[in-house]
Amino acid sequence: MESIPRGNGGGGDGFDAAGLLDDLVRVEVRLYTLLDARLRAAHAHGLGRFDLLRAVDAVPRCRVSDVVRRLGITVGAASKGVDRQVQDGLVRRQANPEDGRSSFLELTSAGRQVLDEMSPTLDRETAEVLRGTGVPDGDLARLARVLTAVRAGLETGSAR
Amino acid sequence: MESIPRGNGGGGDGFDAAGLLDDLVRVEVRLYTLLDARLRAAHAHGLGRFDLLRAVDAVPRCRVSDVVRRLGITVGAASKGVDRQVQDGLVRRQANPEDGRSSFLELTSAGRQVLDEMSPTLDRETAEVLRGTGVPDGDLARLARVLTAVRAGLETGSAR
DNA sequence: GGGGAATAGATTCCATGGAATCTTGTTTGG
DNA sequence: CCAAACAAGATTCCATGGAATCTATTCCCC
Repeated sequence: MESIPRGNGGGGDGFDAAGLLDDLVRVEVRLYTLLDARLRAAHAHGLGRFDLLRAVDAVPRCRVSDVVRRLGITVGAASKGVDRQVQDGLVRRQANPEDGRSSFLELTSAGRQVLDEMSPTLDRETAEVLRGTGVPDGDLARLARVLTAVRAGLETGSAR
Repeated sequence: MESIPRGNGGGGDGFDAAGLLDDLVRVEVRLYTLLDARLRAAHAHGLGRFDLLRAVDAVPRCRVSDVVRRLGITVGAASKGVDRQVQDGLVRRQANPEDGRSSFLELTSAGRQVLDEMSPTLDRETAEVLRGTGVPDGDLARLARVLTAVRAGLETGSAR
């Protein structure tokens, strides 16, 4: 496995931004693909469905725009994603009495059951895959802390 | 911005694997979307094109399967991605004299020019977005180091 | 309170990726 | 050498996401 040469266009500010982005994207792609496959093997749905179910569950009177904020996707994608879950009987649209343009989203009992079944699988499989990388737990914990901060920075900054 | 409650299904092994995955995916989605848009605004192509061009450039006698390994996508996706670049005149397929099933991929001069033009933009924009998160450079450098290790672990392990 | 701006989200069109299948070429065991 | 297994990648079909557009509702302000 050859090493990948990288430039540093930032002007010597101490880290290679594009290299970080590349590693981040590759790690995410591989992790996502792998865990999505394992989730599909164990249940009827993949990571995309899981994320949306979790978003709906996490926000009390959840609207489509809350899903957008949570997942960082566009309104159209969120709307269609909700549609699919409704088709599958996992989510229900409840009329919003205060605003006729939006609905409240809630899990059906089937949706809750799927979410509750998938959660431990995802926890277990993710931990196993990460352990399989050979990276020590301490480093992963550090990674997690910084990622949480970066996430917060990206979500509050709302950079365009 | 409310905090997101998380379980810990791993049995107390020191870090929340599913939470790490969630942060990783959200950060990647937001970064990718943002930088893809900025790249498209500055040039005619986005991050997907850039990644493929870079893969072709990085591997001497690059075949489709090398692209697959580099980017962590499937053969079909890589094949189609190469097709698109060929359509755009950025990549050329050169017959492989040693194996009639595959071709060698190389950048055209237009491809090289696009790659060379996009690289500094991506470096600069990525650095700017990351700086905008308010996370200190030292933490980002740590993040980068661990991510590189995780990437290596995922790529060598080749977990299914 | 009526009309125009803003908002929520649904819809359409297009780009991309995965899984499965198909084709072509290569390798290998007899 | 040949047939069967295998390998590389191209193709097809389907799922998903973004951008733009469209519709319905609410807000605002005169």
